[in-house]
Amino acid sequence: MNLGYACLTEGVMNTKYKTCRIKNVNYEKLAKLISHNLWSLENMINYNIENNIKLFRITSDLIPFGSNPVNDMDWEDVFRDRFKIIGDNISKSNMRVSMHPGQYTVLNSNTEDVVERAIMDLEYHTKVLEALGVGQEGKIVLHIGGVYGDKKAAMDRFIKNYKLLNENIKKHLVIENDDKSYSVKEVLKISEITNIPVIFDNLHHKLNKESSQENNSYWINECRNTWNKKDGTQKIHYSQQDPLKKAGSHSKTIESKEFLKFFNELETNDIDIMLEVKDKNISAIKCSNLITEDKDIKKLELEWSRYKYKILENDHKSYLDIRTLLKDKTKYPAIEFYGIIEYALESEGDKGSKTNALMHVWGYFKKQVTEKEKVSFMKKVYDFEKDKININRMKNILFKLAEKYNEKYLLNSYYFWL
DNA sequence: TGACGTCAAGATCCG
DNA sequence: CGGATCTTGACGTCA
Repeated sequence: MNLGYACLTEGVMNTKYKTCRIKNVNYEKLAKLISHNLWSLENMINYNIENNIKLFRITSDLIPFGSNPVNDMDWEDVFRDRFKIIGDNISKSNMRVSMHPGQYTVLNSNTEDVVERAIMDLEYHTKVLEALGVGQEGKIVLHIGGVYGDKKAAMDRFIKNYKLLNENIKKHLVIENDDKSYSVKEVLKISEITNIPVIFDNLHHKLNKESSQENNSYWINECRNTWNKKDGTQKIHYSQQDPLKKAGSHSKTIESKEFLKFFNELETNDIDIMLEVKDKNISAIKCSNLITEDKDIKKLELEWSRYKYKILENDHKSYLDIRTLLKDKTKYPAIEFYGIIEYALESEGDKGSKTNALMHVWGYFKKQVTEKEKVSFMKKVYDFEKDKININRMKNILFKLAEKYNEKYLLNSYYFWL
């Protein structure tokens, strides 16, 4: 069983993706952007390896306009060596990677042109996986598409168009239930005819379950039967509703209790879980630590090193509670630990505790900074206390210092990102 | 024709 | 000038 996250990272150095406007596309620009993006991907993969994350979705934005004719570069040739280095790291570490074309890739469209572009888009995603040397267990996750006032015909059109696809695409393709049009029951019906493996998405199911009374486990088991050995371990998507946003919006972070309830109701551990959540890798590490068999408190201490200044900023009592909690090195109080973290992240610290955290972080530099930096920072603290500049500006200043003086401990801190 | 969702580019405004 | 805060863009469907 593996847990993973999608596309982007929070708080990991040198992992930003770049793109450009379609009107600005030219060969040289694309070469620069792709080179940069491959560097970011390489850094993400290395981060995953260091943090024992074995499931990962690669962004469709890796190659700007990857399936648009304006990009006529043979990028898989030009960057063959770069792909190979990344792909080798993926294979060596036993990482499973996937891709997921968005809602605008519609294979069952009633417009021929749109179908053609959808096929080009699937070809693009397949090329990326092939360039990395990813096998059949590396999946491309696709939704069924539109309804066009006649669902039966639309489903038939999906099946018909699927059959037109090349074998190398079909090898990677899997289908997923969505929150509006196609329920897991309907996706399974398509799978019955096409033998495409089905991804169960819990939040989509919650919002679009027809009148199904069966629980998640029932549908996960149904989907399980669509996965053949060569497709790898059954994969599902897990996300939680953001309580403040509209139905279907992914939550900021995965809430521990709700996740554990879902996890404990699973009838098998032989399953890969892709988390869809705003805080990305941060929740992936959290959830891994919540369910790991290897209950070593060092894992929580490492997490504490990343969270501590953010918790100090938000709620001093939580900060003290966690220090107490982690004193007994024979225990592994992950549930309590993340419970306090989640509580504290919901709190908003007052000016005093924000300043307190700022000064704690500043403590890393005060012996090595120049006199000029010192005077400048103290003036900024004064401005902050007088409400002349905001907290994010202060954090930016500290982050730049962390980069300049290469303070690894701070560079890994969630303080700058949460 | 605008809303939907997502992210970064690009534009604009401010001190 | 740097930094913060909008607005736009790229995609297709649906009301």
